Amino acid sequence: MVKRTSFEGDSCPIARSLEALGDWWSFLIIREALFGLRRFGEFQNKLGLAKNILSVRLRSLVDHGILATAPASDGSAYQEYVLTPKGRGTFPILVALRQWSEEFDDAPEEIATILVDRAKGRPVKKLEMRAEDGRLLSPADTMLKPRPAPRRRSAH
Amino acid sequence: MVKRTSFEGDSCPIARSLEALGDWWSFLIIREALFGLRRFGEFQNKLGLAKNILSVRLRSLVDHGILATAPASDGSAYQEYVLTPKGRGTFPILVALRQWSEEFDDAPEEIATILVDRAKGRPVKKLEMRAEDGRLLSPADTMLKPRPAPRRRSAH
DNA sequence: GCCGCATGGTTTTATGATGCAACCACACAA
DNA sequence: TTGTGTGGTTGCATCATAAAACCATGCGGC
Repeated sequence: MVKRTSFEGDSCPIARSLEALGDWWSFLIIREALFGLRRFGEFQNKLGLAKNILSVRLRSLVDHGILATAPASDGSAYQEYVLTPKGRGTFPILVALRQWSEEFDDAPEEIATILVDRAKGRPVKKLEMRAEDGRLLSPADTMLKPRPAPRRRSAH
Repeated sequence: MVKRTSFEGDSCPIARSLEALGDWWSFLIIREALFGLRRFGEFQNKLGLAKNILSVRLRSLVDHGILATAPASDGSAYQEYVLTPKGRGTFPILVALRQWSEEFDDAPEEIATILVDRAKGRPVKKLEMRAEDGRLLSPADTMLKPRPAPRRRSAH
């Protein structure tokens, strides 16, 4: 099978999320959806991708529970694509990607927008990794542990 | 040109980071690198991807300044691939992806590992978005602002 | 009631990327 | 010098991607 090596059965959560989010376009579609776009044509105009690709990506995102199709809303007989909670949950990922660019991009002057706190107009703080008790953690302060065996509720 | 739509000139920082990080394999290579893998063969064994693909991905990551080639280290005449600071800076992105899976995956019981605080062995806290003054922000509390005009240092 | 146009897709087709397998190059050991 | 392990590159079949053409539906004008 040459098929782009699906990670569906993979036990790594990173691989699993990448499997669901798919590719570049999916990220950008989600980005636009977070900004309020909902219609096929809106996505197409904003992103400038081919309609067939958009069609496939939207379907994939719907299949993965990231978007849902809503019947209408403005009376037209067409569908809208709205984010599910799972879809909205990707926000930190996009913020992390954005902040990484802002910090490390070779040509930061080409970055057009900054994410700010709506109330104050000031940039949001860098995402930080913290322990349960609030201690700031660096990568070296963390490790992977096997997931504890699932405590099955109906096993007596 | 069919060429997989490069986002190189794009002004969106999310597109820019995706351009650099490339694809699934790149993420997974970085994941392994964060765990200490450095040698071609190590990556190949762990990830099980074709050597030519690995070769291309490693080169791309080096080109983007995420990995650097180090001359040796264990005496062998070959290279090692080590993360640059820019590469280590991707850690929050991977954590965000991981946490998204942990929270929303349809089959969370298939996830094999959890990321824990090394000191306490407890799971790390969910990444939070905060304002400069520490207020917790939801997506709706944020907005995009055009980047302020770059104050060019040498313009008189 | 039919023309034209906008929206929302699907089909067609070419090219490019992917991945398996085979091959090459080098170091080192027997 | 032959063998073995590491670190790749090359060849080639196949799949996915994307541009463009095409189809279908709704709607306003007339």
